[in-house]
Amino acid sequence: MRVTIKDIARKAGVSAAAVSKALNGQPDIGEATRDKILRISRELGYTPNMIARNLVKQGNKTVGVLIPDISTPIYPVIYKGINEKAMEYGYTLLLGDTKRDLESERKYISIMMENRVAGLLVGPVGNDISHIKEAVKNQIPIIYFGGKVNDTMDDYVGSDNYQGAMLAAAHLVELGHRRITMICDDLNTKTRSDRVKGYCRVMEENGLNSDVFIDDEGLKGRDCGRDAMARILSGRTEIPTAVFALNDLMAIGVMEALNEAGLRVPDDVSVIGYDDIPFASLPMIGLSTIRQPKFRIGEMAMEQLHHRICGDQQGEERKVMLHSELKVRTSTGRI
Amino acid sequence: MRVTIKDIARKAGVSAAAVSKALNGQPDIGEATRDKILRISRELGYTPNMIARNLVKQGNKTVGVLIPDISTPIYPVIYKGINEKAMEYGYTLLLGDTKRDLESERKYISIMMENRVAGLLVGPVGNDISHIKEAVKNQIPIIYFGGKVNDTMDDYVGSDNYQGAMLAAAHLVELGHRRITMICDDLNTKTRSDRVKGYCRVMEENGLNSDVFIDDEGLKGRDCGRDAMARILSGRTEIPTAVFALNDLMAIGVMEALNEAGLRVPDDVSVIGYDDIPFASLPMIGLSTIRQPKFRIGEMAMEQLHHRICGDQQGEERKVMLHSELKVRTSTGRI
DNA sequence: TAGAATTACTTAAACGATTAAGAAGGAGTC
DNA sequence: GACTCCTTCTTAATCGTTTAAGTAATTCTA
Repeated sequence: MRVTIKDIARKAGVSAAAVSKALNGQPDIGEATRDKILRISRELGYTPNMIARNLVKQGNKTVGVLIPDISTPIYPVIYKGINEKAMEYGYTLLLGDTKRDLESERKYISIMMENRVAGLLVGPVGNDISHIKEAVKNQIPIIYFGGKVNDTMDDYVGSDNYQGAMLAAAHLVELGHRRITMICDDLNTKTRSDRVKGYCRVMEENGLNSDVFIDDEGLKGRDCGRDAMARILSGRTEIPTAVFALNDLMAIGVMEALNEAGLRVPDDVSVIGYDDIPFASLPMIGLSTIRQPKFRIGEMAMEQLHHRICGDQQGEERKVMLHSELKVRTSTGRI
Repeated sequence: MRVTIKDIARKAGVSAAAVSKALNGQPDIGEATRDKILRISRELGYTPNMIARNLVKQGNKTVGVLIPDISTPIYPVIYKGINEKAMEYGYTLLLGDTKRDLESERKYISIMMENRVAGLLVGPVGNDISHIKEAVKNQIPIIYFGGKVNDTMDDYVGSDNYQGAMLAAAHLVELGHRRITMICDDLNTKTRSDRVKGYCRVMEENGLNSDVFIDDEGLKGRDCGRDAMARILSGRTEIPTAVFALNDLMAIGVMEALNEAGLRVPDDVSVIGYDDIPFASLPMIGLSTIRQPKFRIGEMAMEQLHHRICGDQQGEERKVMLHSELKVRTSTGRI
């Protein structure tokens, strides 16, 4: 079996309590005894049992992280931010990939509670978090993060989609564009509606007409972008000079449709996306886009959770929306 | 404070032992008492404390996972495979991102040991795993996985780079190519040398000359691929008709260099990569490549670890190399 | 109907730590 | 020399659970 403090105690001819004190550097232990205990513990290859310690200490330096899908461009980077701060504060992370499945999310929440995590970092699967609140019963703090955050969540860290979309729209306006179309799949999340609102705001401020094209054929990502752009090209007499796609994947689809129609980017039509997923930076794509502070979102979520766990800033909820930045590449140009 | 079995016992007028038995569905407890206990436990919102249970049961359904960098195209998918099987077998996952840093890896190993995980799934940072073996001292099973596996690792699951490279080379040969160059950064890992060996084997079998171009200027990924291709184009009188790049990022660099030189893919030169990272499938890139069974690697690693934890197949080490598959897209064509 | 067997519990020890309280011994104080 | 005060330990309780062993009451068996 694994070596325990009792084994050390026996070999050193002292009590287990003495060993515990020596190992934890407490004062009321003689120097000779301490050295002896430390030496023996090293000889025996002792590894403290956190489980047992946490049980008596009534605290667990573990936090649970729930992520909808770790195989996306966004979440791994957020996780790295969380990981970084967790390391710094001395937390260990329990990670669950909920596969965007509510049942999985439920299951993981209960696993985390059973494992007595000190707090929860949740990238929720959907907008409704009532089942989470119900299961956690305010026993431990929760910080929500990611794209599905909304105002029913007490504490959250996300990126400011309104501000980011304004950046994108303003960039196009500044390049001289007047007919700017925004392309969406649907408007069912706060993330999406915020992006649309940011776009509309800028259009309005500049005295331009908003033109939001919603393609709700049930298509997603690239397919949706391609379909939307194709419809616009075939169905209108006057096509936009710039397109703002809801996200990078859709932007790629838009570019494909434009290519297929013999139009050139950005000479004929400028295209901007949102998210800055890895391939956006490839020279042959060169997609201008909005970059969210993913790593920072993770860091801040973990920081905030740490504060909650320590009992700081009781009560006052904190909703953090981090600013995004504009990445200009080759897919946008002067008219 | 959180509700414990003692609280339930008090309210039900029975002993804590009775509660424990009722909750675990053990036989020697009366039906009426059981129902009462179950009802009260529900009323009080009891959540079992796994920590305490594991302490007495001397077993922990938690496994530690170490990953060099979760923000890559490969590891998140492997993690999802692990996650899937872990869920199935009832394990909870402790994940650490070691940031390809040996010191981090050390730190995480010791955290995992302190947390008494039942086993370890390690995607090692480097080829040398002596520090891991030393810290773990055979106290728990370890399965290694990912790109750095080698024969010093007792159990591992990886993908067969030799076989995958043969697939790539054979594809090019089949398309009629005779002058096929393989481009590498260096040969310092088993992964790389296996890929090169697979290529050489196919060339030899077909009576062709192997031509491995090593660009060891310290460049990585796309930059390295572009540099290598540029050197080949400027330094040789006879250029290859097909290029096999060590990985997709390098392949992208190769395609860029070809474009810059006014050569067309695949009409003038065919290009094939390795890894099938997400953007390889974009139509405007259409990179032919080798796809590793990433999800399956994760699943198998977790399966194998589960068997080890259960004490099956003692002794006999198991090294698993999964086959990869060829994805033909538009970057390769007949000569 | 006495003894055995069964049922339905309770008691108490254990898991591996921490820690409050107690105790032994030596040093310091007057 | 009697008192207190440190220093350096030990004892024992505790965290929340499980479980082997014990016990009382009931039922079965011959």
